Amino acid sequence: MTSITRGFATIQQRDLVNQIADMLTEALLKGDFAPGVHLAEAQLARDFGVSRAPVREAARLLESRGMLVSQPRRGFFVRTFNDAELDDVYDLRLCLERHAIRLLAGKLTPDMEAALSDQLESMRRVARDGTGVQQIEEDVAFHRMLCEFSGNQRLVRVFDELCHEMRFCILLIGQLYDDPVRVADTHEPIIEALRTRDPDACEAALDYHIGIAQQRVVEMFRERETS
Amino acid sequence: MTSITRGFATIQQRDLVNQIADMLTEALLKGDFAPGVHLAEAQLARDFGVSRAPVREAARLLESRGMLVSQPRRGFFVRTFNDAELDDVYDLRLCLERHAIRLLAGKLTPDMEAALSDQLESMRRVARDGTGVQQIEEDVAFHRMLCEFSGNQRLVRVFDELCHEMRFCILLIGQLYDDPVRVADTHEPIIEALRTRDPDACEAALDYHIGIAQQRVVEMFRERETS
DNA sequence: CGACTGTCGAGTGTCGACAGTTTGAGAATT
DNA sequence: AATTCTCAAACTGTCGACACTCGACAGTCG
Repeated sequence: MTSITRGFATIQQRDLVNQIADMLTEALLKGDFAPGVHLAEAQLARDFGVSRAPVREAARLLESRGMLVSQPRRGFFVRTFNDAELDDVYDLRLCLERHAIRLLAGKLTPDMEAALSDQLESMRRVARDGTGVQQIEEDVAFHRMLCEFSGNQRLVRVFDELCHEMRFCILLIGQLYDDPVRVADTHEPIIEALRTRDPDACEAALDYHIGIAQQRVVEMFRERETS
Repeated sequence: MTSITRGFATIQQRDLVNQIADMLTEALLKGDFAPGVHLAEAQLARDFGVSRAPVREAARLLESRGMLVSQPRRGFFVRTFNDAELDDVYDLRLCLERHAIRLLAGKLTPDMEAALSDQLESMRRVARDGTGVQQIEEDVAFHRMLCEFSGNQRLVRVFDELCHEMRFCILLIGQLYDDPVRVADTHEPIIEALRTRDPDACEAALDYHIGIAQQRVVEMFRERETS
């Protein structure tokens, strides 16, 4: 458990694996590695100034999150997406959130409602003067809250996994929101529907919202792919 | 990377990690390790006659499947379940399969219908003269087929993860089906509903079926827990 | 000219070792 | 007797090294 200084970052005590995983994730989301490219363990280990063991474990972690894939005896590669896979991810996300919001509709407390409103407010704030990454994070946080408040922790875990993949796709596309304020506003109807406590109304509001998001992402993804 | 033994038969091309993971899985499902118990890497490595490295990786794999949990600097422990977690798993499973069967209702082909019927037949066969484990596997295979035929591969992946956890719970309970033939028969209405191609009818049939299964598992789990 | 074979470098799979941490039992103290 | 302290054993995190495999390239033979 040595402390290593290399370049900018000072890696210390806390589990190397998680730190490496975080750094790799960041690098992937920044687009430092092209999709499909091979990640050599030894090279990464040199870059991070550590041995191959923690790099391997970090890579396995990212593999379980669907950001890397591995082939026996060949190592790790940056995950690639195609249209169908992206569709699957959004379809599954819709499935989860629908279920979550229906559960939530039956148990919404004033606290939850307030938390969601607060989150919407944060979203509007960064929509005005935040970075693209911040906007996405606030957006994700709102939807994650829906899942959390549903009460099903297992569902939240799957949602988180999907989020990793969605972020990956989205930042692979580049700029997403041309009008972030308007995007933030489209979350308002969801909160309103929840206030009615009517599961069907909630589902409809959610469907509409996610439908737009999906359409936009898939469309931009296709454009990028054919270029 | 060892042993190319025994003529042509066993070329151990597959790496140690997967083999160890399989063996560990089997041991866990056989109940060789009590829930919550600590798994020492070095001990396992000695037992398997390998070094700690592949054992660690296998353990990480099982962790990502939800069968083990890890604590920093303390190692791996056999996953424990409580009522709430079991409820969450079944709730999520229902959510996935509902979605899958609705998708499937709109695209069912004769081939798919035949495959499902065949699977039901297998289920009935092992219900008469198969082991408990076989019965569970055939049952799972039927439901997995529903997910596969939905066309969403990502959904299948999550379903598989959930299955690992359900198997774990079920075999932790012990005997599950008191009348396996009757259990197999309860899948018939699902196929019939699919034939009508009506999503609502399909969902209803599925809800009924899974509801019974869940009720039974949860009930037995609670009994066992209080004993 | 094309197909096959041998060789070489790069990279993964696995191992044994070391260092720091956690745990639990027993000694020491209140 | 209960509690705290001490310390050694057991264990995890990390490292560097070696063996084996895969793919590329060049040379050989038809």
